[in-house]
Amino acid sequence: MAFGHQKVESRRLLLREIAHRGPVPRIDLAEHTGISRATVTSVTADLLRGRLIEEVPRESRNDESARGRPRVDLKVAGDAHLIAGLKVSDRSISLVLMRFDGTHVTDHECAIPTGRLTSDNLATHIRDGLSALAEKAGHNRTDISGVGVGLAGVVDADHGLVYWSPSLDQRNVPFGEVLRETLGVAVYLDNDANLVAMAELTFGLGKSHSDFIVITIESGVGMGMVLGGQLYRGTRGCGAEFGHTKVHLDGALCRCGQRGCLEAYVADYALVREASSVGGMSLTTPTSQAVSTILKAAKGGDPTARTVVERAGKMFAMGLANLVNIFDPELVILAGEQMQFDHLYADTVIEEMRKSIVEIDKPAPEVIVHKWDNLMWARGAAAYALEFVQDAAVETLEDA
Amino acid sequence: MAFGHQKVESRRLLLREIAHRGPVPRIDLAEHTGISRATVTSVTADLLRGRLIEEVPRESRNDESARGRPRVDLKVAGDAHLIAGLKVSDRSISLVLMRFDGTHVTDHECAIPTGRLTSDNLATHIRDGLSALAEKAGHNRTDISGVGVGLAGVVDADHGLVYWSPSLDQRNVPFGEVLRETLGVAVYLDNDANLVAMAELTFGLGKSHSDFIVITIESGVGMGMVLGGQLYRGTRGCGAEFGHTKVHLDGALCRCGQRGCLEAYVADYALVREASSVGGMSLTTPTSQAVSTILKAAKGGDPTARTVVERAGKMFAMGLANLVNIFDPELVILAGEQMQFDHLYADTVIEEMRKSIVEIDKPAPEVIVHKWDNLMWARGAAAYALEFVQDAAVETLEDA
DNA sequence: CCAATTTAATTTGCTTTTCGAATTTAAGTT
DNA sequence: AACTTAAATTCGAAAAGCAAATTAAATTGG
Repeated sequence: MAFGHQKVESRRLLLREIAHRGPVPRIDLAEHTGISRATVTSVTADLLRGRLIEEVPRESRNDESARGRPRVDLKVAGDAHLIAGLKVSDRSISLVLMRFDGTHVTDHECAIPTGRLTSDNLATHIRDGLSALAEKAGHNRTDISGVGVGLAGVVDADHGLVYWSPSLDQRNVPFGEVLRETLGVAVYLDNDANLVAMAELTFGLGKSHSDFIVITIESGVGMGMVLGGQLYRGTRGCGAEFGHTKVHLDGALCRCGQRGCLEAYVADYALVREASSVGGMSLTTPTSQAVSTILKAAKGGDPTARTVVERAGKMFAMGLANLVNIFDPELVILAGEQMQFDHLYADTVIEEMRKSIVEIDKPAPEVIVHKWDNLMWARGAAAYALEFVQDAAVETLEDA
Repeated sequence: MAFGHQKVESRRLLLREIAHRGPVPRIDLAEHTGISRATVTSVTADLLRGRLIEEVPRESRNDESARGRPRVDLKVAGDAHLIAGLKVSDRSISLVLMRFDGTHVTDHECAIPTGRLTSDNLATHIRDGLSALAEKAGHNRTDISGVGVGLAGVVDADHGLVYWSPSLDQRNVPFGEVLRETLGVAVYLDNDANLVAMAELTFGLGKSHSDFIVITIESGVGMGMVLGGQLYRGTRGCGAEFGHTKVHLDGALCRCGQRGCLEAYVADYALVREASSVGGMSLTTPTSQAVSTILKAAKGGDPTARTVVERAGKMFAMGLANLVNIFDPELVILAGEQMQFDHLYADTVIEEMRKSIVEIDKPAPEVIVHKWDNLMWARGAAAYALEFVQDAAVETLEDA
């Protein structure tokens, strides 16, 4: 907690503020950070000299009088660094390349063998994907200042340690280190659920909120928490296991081996399992198609399908209510790509949740459904890496 | 976020550090805070001048060589301020008076009418209790620098607002203000569950841990969270409602009006209700006695009693596992006074919990049972007030 | 069109705060 | 008594930030 890095500290603070607020004039920076105008001028001068930020002409805004010396907006200099983000999934790796200001450069997707891989093998695939990504934009892999990597499973982000992942054939792999060596670039590893929260924080609703929960439903149920404007990770790097929260004593069997997990009621495989076991529905198609079949049947009035879907919704509402009771967030974001799960997001579910939280004479937290494209994960990973690259850039900025 | 309060900031930081670490030599302060030795000398000189801290002779310790100039320990000056803490319960108010260094001065208990009171009425009772407390120690009520007040119910501590409490006859009472006016002393209001966490943080295991959860089981089930060395409150001031976490869809009726709350399975009234409704046990005695009857019967092998107690334990384990899955704390503290609930704390319950959390190759969080005396609440309230008094003392410290 | 006005940004000079290095202090050791 | 060790203090210098004054760039009004 050393003092004595004050200069670096104020540079970091202002760079973050500029990154967070987009183009912003100096006077607003002074206002929001509490730093005096004089200091803002001198610190931003340093950042400008280091080409981390740049002045941009201000388009006239109607909400302020146009008298007086016009404000000059500052923004992060896009060309200062390249940042990559990628997400390893079942059978492919999706990657994005972005500039230092978070703008999109290009993206890429490459197939990998399904099933568990050795860490070296996966690292090689990632390296090749990254090279292809860089090449697409006319760059070299080593031009990249930082790479964020998202992995399903249980990951200790601070130590780059993968406790367990469906993508790796071993437990407790120091995959961060492995990647660092294979890629020759700074690597920041994280759990994929946290990445969605990170994407939301950096590019989404984090612009206006500082305490929220992000729930994702894909094949599993994931969660990320933002408390006080930053991602919360547990002490062992494996918090936020919302999907394995228990909603029923000795309940349905989950693929994690335990019983009664929320995931065992609302995930795709759970819906299919239920619907077919009860009979009445024959589901031999792949999971994702089977889910739509069930949802359609439920809407069409099929009683079996309805029971299954309704119960999933109720369980989901219950889990959500528990979260709200414990955290009291200002906002809950339901984020996802596959809106085949929109039965869970239905207003009735949200209403059910509201009825299950402790009632006080203050409005319940807002619930927002946010649909993302399939690059969301990779962008979140890049956003995660971006923070580190920002900090590193500020630290290596030499004095005048 | 203003800079420009650096002096106050470093004074505050060092005072906190001294309070937290007990008697500590300057060189350790420099080490732990990252502030240079020179600055530590000058800032602690200010604190000494303001009589907020004092030097104490150091008893020789074996773990370090005795060569060189001996270290001089610093500790918080007990006589600098008086702080009171109190907890309003069903039929009484319990109060403690402590010095600025957290040492005990005296305590007091006074009866109040049972049932809901008007805020003015309750405030008057608190005033009288506080006067009696001060008198016991040969002081005047107005000698007290700050009073922490704990209330059951839903409380927004930051605004001194009571959304709802079993002690008050109205909802949404700005009870902090009311007390402030009635007592003529700075008042800091909080939810009683948070106070236990506060007591633990200040006087208990918080000395060695910075991320933990405290669960209390009395008549209800309460919870406090310490994240990053400080109490976490939700955004509406009503987080941590662990007792009303849902553990069963459409389950047992809770006194909050909803169904399936954890409390509806593990609280005293829930045990009694179950045991008598199933029949086989006639329980006409008051709740607390009835509970011991049930527990004894369960131990004696009575099947009805056993079912009831076992289910309570399972539900509790499930709720606990959910907390751990979500937060991943380093420590879970089960704190309480009435060890009549020790069936919930039993090793088998904790074992059950361990089996229900996500398994990784890292030890599960420690679970510690911590028995407190009945002044725990009041001491927590005082600890809460103490932080404010410390800050105020630092802020009003004039320069040399 | 130019002076007055308005607002933003910068410069200047000063204060506050902190630190590093040297020094002093208080012990033990030889 | 001289030397060693380690903590605490002193002192001068440097860093960082701020307030006030100044400069800059626009609009408005006469």
